Amino acid sequence: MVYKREKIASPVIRRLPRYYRFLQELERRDVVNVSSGELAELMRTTASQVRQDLNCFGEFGQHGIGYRVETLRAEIGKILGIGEYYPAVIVGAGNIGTTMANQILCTTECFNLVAIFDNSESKIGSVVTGLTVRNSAELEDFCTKTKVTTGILCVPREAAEEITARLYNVGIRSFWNFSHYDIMAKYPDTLVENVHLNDSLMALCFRIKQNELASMEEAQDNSK
Amino acid sequence: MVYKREKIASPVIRRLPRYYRFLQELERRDVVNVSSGELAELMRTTASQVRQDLNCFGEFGQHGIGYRVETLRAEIGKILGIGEYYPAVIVGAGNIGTTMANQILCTTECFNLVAIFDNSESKIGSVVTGLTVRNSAELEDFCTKTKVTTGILCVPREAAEEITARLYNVGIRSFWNFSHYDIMAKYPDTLVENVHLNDSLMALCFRIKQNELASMEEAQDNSK
DNA sequence: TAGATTGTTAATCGATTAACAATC
DNA sequence: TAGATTGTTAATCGATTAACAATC
Repeated sequence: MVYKREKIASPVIRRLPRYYRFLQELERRDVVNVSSGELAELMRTTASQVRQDLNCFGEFGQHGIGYRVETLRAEIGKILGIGEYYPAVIVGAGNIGTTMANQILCTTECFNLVAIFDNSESKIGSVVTGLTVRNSAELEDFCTKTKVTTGILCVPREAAEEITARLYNVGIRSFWNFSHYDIMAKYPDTLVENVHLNDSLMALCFRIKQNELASMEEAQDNSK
Repeated sequence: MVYKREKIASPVIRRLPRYYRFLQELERRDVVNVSSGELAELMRTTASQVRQDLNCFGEFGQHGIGYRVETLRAEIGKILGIGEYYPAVIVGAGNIGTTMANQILCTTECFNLVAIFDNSESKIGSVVTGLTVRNSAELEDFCTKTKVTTGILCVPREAAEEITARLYNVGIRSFWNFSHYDIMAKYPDTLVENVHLNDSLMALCFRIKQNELASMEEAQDNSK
């Protein structure tokens, strides 16, 4: 089956993995059919949005019945590229690099981790999730010999600029980026997924603070 | 100074940490003033958006001149709650838990990590970023004795439900959640910041796949 | 057939961008 | 004052929600 392929809005893309997760869950519980309304309840959105989202890619439902869980899960899996196992390398074998190596190994069917690099003597040669950490100096060599699609940046910001340039130069055009280096600014023809853990913490902090301020105001209003 | 405090739209909240980062950078480079246009270029957005965002909280600029970097950074810092060091506990001393312990210790001025818990004998008693891993059984005891605002969930989904309930019961109302358990569904009066690493990877995978399909189509069109 | 639920168009809502008077 | 840039209102754009004919 060939899917419709207009440009997909970014909010839709972000919801796709969640649909997939909930459908997996339903499949595990042997649920056969699911309506847009039921899916919407799980996703905490509207039936309208569910139908709109799915219809970006095709017509998967049955009028009067809903969606077949098994089929829909499989279709969304295909759309997401699950099972493609794109070859990826991690650069930076510190805390984050090691954790993400594990993450990819254990919970992802999207990428295949083919190598981990580091430039520190103490890391090179050690084994992380079954892979021996390689010397960063071999980066270009390895990536040209092995076809690598994706670079996973687990290095500090200072190192990220150089590493990105080197990965770009051997043809890598997609990045999972944990550093604060802004890849897209310099390389607009790349696909970048940023994970800014610290920004996430700050956003939480902000909301806690706002909440405090709100309850203080309330207390003040009550005492008047 | 008391800030305006209407409800802040979520896209604005997500941009605040980025403003803060760029202003830090400018301050480090001894830049004194910055215009909304210059900030917009760094953020890769419009001058309009920058001014709209900042005016959610007050008037920080000087007509004809722009914004004083030092002042604006400090103000946004205050708005974000940087320096508040809200006391937080991590539950789950595995890969992710350990990494986040480090993250909070090294790069965040929002939270103060006061304890790490795990239920596995092999973890309890070991030292992570200077903290001895405690037995999860002590969770309630510790959190009632020490005032804890935030729970950081680094446990698998199966455990997340129970741990959330226990943290909620001792009064914790904000969560940094790495599990796939949907906290807000059951506890709508909480503040939750979800980090779904796997969803992020899937979104990247989707875009790689879309890109492939697009270039295949293009190749086909050209051969006609 | 009647009931249910889809696919899709239209209406609404919210966020971004543009415009411009105010002002340093 | 003239030039620059703000704060803020208005216009536009895009995403979400509602509505409903099509259909199993």
